[in-house]
Amino acid sequence: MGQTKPVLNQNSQQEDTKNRLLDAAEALFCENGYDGVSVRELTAAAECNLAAVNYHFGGKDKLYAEMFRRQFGIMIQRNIETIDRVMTDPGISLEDLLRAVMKPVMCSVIENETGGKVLRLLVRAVLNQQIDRNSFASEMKTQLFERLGRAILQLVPGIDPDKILLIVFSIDGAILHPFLFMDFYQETMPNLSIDDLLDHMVRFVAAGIRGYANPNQEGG
Amino acid sequence: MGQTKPVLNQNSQQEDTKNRLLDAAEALFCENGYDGVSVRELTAAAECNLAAVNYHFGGKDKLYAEMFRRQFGIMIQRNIETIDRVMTDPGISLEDLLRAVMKPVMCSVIENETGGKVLRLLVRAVLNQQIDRNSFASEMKTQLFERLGRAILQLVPGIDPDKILLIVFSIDGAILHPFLFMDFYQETMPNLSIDDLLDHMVRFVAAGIRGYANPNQEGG
DNA sequence: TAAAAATTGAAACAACTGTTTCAAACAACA
DNA sequence: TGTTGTTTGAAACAGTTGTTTCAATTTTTA
Repeated sequence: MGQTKPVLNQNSQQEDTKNRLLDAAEALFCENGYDGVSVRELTAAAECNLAAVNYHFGGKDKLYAEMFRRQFGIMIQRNIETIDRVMTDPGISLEDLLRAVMKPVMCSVIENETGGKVLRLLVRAVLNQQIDRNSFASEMKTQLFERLGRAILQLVPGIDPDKILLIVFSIDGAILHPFLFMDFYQETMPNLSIDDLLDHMVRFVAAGIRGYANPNQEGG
Repeated sequence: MGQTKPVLNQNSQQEDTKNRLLDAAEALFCENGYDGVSVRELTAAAECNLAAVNYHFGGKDKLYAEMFRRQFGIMIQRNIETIDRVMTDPGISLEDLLRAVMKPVMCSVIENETGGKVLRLLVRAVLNQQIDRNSFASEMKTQLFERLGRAILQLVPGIDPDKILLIVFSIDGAILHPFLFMDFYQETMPNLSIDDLLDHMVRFVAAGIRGYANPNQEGG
């Protein structure tokens, strides 16, 4: 308990290797996928020994999952905070809420942020059944969906609460599509700006929601 | 050229092994992914020799691609025919078109059809960058998108043609989300029927499109 | 400083990978 | 029926995989 002693030395040293491995995992897995990266590549990038992955994480798969837990937790938390913050403003519109939720996600992929890349990899991992159902990802996402659903019910009167989950899923779909296939978007629409895209997304989804609130607008 | 000779014997014999391999590929790859299936498992399931994959297809990756080409071609063709058929009816509505396009896709996943499973795997493969951009898949999809865009412009007057691609992408997103995450849908909404889901999708997307046609419905 | 614990390093392990080889079996054709 | 070309079979190849081992080192505790 000496006062001058830099007590963090031990922890920072061991945490350093773990974090270097997590950083390497983010960079390499996002680029080449789980099977496209070997433990040897990971440890080389992290400048540590081959055995470190098993020593610190207990295996390649555990490191993979830990990488998701770290990044996904941050992103969901940010999303929830965004909704809470926006909803304190009494004069807020549905469009404002949608844009606030959509913008950071779109920006993360346009600007090639780590969070965006990991989230994209997470979707791949879910589809590839590499991370199990009912895991942290599912729980976190459910929590976010509930929060978003409540906000929409609050902003748009006349929506059947029984349908709110479907609506939130559709919003998720509207976000996920450009998020996952941004390359394709930019390839087929080279002049598309991020604001143009957001304008479209907000407009399309808002109309979809509002159409739900006012049932008889046009006969199907 | 004897009249009674069954001349197809040779061809059917060799095509048989190829088809057995393609069938095994569909079953196994869809279940476990590309890296999750070894050539030995494939040839065991197809009841042929280990070398057959390389002999008939030129490698594991070529078999993988060939499997997609066979199924995806069929599905896109069906989709295009559906649009063409529906659009010959002069009294058709936007909702009818959307439902006609969406229904077979949703049914394919609900009823666990091979086509649906392969299409789902194709999305995974695209995200995993296992099949190259500008391949058959991209061309086919572009063709379908153009057809769908023209149909919508025809059915809904007042849409800016410059925005039609974005709208079609959003429709694709609305379809892809339940298509990819049907497990999650059914888990969180156990009572959801296929018709309820289709009703929602059609309603949500149609409202999104119509909102585009009538810009000033609510101040954003 | 001495003992104990945590971490690293280099090597080996055991299993599996996709592909190639080449002789044997098969088909079709003359 | 003999010849030719195609398809199969069993084995081997060359390489990579994730993980383990255990001694050497470093760090922490007493």
